Amino acid sequence: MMRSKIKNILVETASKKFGLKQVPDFSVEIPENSAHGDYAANIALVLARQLKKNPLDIARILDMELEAWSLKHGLKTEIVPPGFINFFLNSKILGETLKDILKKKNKFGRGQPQQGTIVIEYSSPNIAKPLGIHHLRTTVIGQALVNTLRFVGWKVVSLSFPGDWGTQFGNLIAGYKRWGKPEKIKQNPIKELLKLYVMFSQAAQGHPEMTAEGRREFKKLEEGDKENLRLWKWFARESYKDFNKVYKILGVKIEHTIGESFYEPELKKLVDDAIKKGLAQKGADGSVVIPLKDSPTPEIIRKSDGATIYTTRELAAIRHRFKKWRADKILYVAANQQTFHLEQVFKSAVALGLAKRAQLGHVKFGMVLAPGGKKFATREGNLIPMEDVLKEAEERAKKIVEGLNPKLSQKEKNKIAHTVGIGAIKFFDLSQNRLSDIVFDWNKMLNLKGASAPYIQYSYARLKSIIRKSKGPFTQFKSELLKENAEIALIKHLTHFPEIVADSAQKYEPNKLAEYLLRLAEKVNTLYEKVPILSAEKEIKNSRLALINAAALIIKNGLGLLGIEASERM
RNA sequence: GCCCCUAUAGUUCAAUGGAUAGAAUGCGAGAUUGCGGAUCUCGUGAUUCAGGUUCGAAUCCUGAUGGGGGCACCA
Repeated sequence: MMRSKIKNILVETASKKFGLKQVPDFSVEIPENSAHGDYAANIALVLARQLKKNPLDIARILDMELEAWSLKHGLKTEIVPPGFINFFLNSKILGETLKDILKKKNKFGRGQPQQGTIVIEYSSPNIAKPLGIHHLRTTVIGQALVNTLRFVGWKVVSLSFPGDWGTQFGNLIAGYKRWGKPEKIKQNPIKELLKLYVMFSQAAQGHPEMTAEGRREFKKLEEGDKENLRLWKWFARESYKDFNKVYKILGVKIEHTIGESFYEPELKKLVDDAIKKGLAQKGADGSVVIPLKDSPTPEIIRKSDGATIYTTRELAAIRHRFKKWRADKILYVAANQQTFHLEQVFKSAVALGLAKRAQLGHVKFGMVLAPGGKKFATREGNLIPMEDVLKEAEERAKKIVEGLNPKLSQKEKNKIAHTVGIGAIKFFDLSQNRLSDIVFDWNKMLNLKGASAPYIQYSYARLKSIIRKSKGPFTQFKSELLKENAEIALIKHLTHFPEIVADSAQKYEPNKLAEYLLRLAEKVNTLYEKVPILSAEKEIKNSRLALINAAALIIKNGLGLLGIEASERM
C-alpha cells in the first residue's frame, strides 16, 4: 500500500536527518479535497514543536531528501503552508495499480495472512423468541467485521452464542405448564412461545411467588429434570429452525453456534475451583462472587439458590474459546447497553486468569429505537420480527423493479428485489457510525434513492450492461489514454481501496468502507455521464472498458465484504 | 446518586488534532436524437452553550444543558 510506504520512508528520513530516536506519531491521510494531493503528510507540523523549527523548513528538508525516492515511486510532491507535504500519484503508477486490480481481481487489497486468530461473537439471539429488529445491528455489523478482518489477513472464527439457558427458560416452562397447549405451539411455535413468556413475565410482576416458581423450574432444568429437559429441547429445536430461516434471507453464515447450555456441565467445577483458589468468595446466603477491583460491585457467579448465572457461562465460554481455537482475541459485537455487564465479565475473566484484558474487546453499537426514540422491549410484546422487516423490504423493492424493468421474468424480478431490499437494509445500518442510535423508520430504511445500497448496485448494473454490450477486451489499456478528469478521479479512488479496507477492519468501522463505496459509485456515475465508452475510438474504448471492468470488480468485492450482493441487472 | 454512549444544515448521516466542515434528503434551477434518468450538473443551508489546552479544535480537557442506555443472584 502506497500510504504505508510513504509513512515508512518519512519516519526513516526524519529520524536520519534530524537524529531522532523516536519519531512522534503523525498522519498520512487521503485528503477529501483532491487539490491537497492523493496523500497528505503532517509530519513537519508535528515535528515543528519538538525541533523548534519552522514547519515549512522541515518540510522542505524532508522533501529534498525524498526527491529520488518519490520519483522512483511515481510521486510528485508539493510543500504547502503551514507545512503539509502533499503527494500526487502520476499516471504511470496509476496504470500499474489498474493492472494490478485486473490481475488480482477480488484478491486485490487483501492483507498478508499471518496476523493471528480472532473469535468474533455476534448475533446471539435467545431461543423461544424470534430474531427481532434489535438483532439487526449485531448480525449485520458482525458479519461485515468477520468478512473484512478475514480479508485483511486475520484468521477469523465466526460464532453465535445463543441464550438457550437461564432463569428465563424457567419462566417459559412455568408459563407453558400453566397455560400452554401443545397443538397450538406446533402450529406456530415461536409466536406461541413468545406469547407464553410475555404472559408469564407480566403476570409475575408484583407476584414474588411466581418469580420463585420460574426460578424453581430453571433449577429443575439445571438438575436434569426429564420433563423440563424435554420441553427445553423442543423449544430450542423450533427456535433454531426459525433463526436459520431468517439468516438465509439475510445471507448470513455463522460458522459455529454454541449456546450457553453447552457449558452447563463444567460450571460447578469452575465455581468450586475459583473458591478453592481463593479467587471467589462464598457469601452467607450461599451465593458466590468474584470480588473485583475498580468496580462498584463484585460479580456473582452462583446464585443463592445454587443455580448458575449468565456470567458463569460466559467465563466458561471464554476459557473454551481460547483453548479450542488458540485465539489471540475475542470480540463481542454487542449493544452499548451491555457495556457494564461485559466489563464485569472481562474483569472476572482476568481475575480468574482466563485472559488478559487486551484480548477481550467489546465492539459496541447504538440501539435501534422505535419511532419516537423509545426502546423496543420484549416484555411488552412489541418486538418487531426481523423476518417481517426483511419481507417488507423485498416487497417495496419489487414494486420499484416492476416499474423500471417490467420485461424481466418473474423469477428474475424476485431475485433482484431480494438483492436490492436486503442490501438497502444492511447498508442503512452499515453506512452509519456504529455508536449512534438508529431510529427505526420504514421510509428511511427502505428509501432506495440517494446514499443507499441500490445507488451503488445501480452503478454496478450500468457498468455490467456496458460490459455485456461490448465484446471486450477488458484488460488491455494504455494509461496515457485515460486522461479525462472523470477517469483519473476514478482510478485514484480505486487505488485507495486496500487502504480503506485496512482502516475499516482495524477500527471495526464498516461505515468507512460503506462511505468509500458510495464515493466510488458517484465517480462511476460521473464517468458514465461525461465519457462515452462504446462509441469511442478503439484503443480509447478498450482502455475505458478495462477501467470500468476494474471499477465493477471493486464495487462487487467491496459490497461483498459488507455482506451485500450486487446484481448484474436490476 | 454513580457509570457508559451521544449532540454537526429543516431532516438523516460524514469528517486520524490540520488546509475552504463533506454527502444524502428536502427546496430552487438545469441536462435525454447517445453505453440503463434508480443518473448527472449548479445553487441553498450546520459544529448545543461557557471556559481551557494547542501554531491549529466539530474532534482533546473542565463545567453546564438536551437525548439514549446501564448500575450483583435477567440475559
